Amino acid sequence: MQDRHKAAVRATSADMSEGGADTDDIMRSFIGYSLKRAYLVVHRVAQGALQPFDLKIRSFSALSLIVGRPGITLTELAEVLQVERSNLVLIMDELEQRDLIARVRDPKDRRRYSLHATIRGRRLLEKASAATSAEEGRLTANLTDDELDTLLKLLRKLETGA
Amino acid sequence: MQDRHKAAVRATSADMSEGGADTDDIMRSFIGYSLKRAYLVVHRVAQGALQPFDLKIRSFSALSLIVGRPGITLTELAEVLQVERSNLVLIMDELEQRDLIARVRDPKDRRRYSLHATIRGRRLLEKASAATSAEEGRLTANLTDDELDTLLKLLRKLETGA
DNA sequence: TATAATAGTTCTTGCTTGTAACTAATTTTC
DNA sequence: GAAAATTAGTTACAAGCAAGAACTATTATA
Repeated sequence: MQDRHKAAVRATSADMSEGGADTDDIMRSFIGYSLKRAYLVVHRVAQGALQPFDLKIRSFSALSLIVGRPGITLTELAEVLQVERSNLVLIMDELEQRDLIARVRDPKDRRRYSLHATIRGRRLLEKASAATSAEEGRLTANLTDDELDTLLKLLRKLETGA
Repeated sequence: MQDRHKAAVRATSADMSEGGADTDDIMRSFIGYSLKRAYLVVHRVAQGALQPFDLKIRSFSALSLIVGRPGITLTELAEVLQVERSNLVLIMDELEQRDLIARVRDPKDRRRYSLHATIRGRRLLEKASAATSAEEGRLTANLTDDELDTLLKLLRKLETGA
């Protein structure tokens, strides 16, 4: 096994003369650090892309999943998105008020609502997705398609490693 | 240019019969989504690794940079870490109270403090770094060293693409 | 010398997140 | 079949974090 951190410390210490390495080189040995920074950049871009549609990333993801899996329940949605159910309620409220989704009571189990996107919801999602994809595309312009695929594959592998 | 999103929508729509694709496949075409999920996993792990040392990720990063660049000022630190100066003050307060760092007034410019880690600070950082590296190592056990290098390289490329 | 800019700080505000508790409906257990 | 436990959705609340305005002390600029 490599010892990335010790190597990074040595490199940083050797380069006290300023100018060579980045100021945050000592942190770059941690995957979490690079991951967070890349995430922040993409997050900002996605946020910007969704703003014209009055969608936050959270509500965009929710709407996407409802479109992709019509009839999903709030609890299932919360599981997939890895958020607390309680935190989804207000988001559903808003999406419903904007007539982007509908809560349909399940006759088989009257505790549940099955969630469905409206036509409006699907249309909005389509535009918002296109805009977000476009922005992400701009962001990843200096990556080849192969590199992008590799990145996604590795991220997934990392996520599953838990 | 690939159109990842449309491809993902088609795939999801075709697979309404449940069981094949993941429930969040429709979101996987967005880099931001996979990035966030991977980040959340690593974040949780790092948080857990640092808890025994009473360090949050934020204070750990700050301490690392102070160790790596002795004499750095609060404003510089804020720039590197990409946080507001005001939000760093309390963190510096705490690190100083715990005798992990010291604020040394700059005689050339008496508005500034130059930040230095104490011996205690360096010792604690060393242990905390080792623990975090170990946890990250466990998390990335199913990635080869090459894959890890590639991941870091691609993340950096992505981050810079902004 | 007056004005502007900078470093650090304080205070406030909003946002996000998690937790506990509640209602209604269903399932399990005896 | 009645009582107890569980589940879905919801509400209210509290903690933590991030962003911004405004203040003091100090330095740079005009």
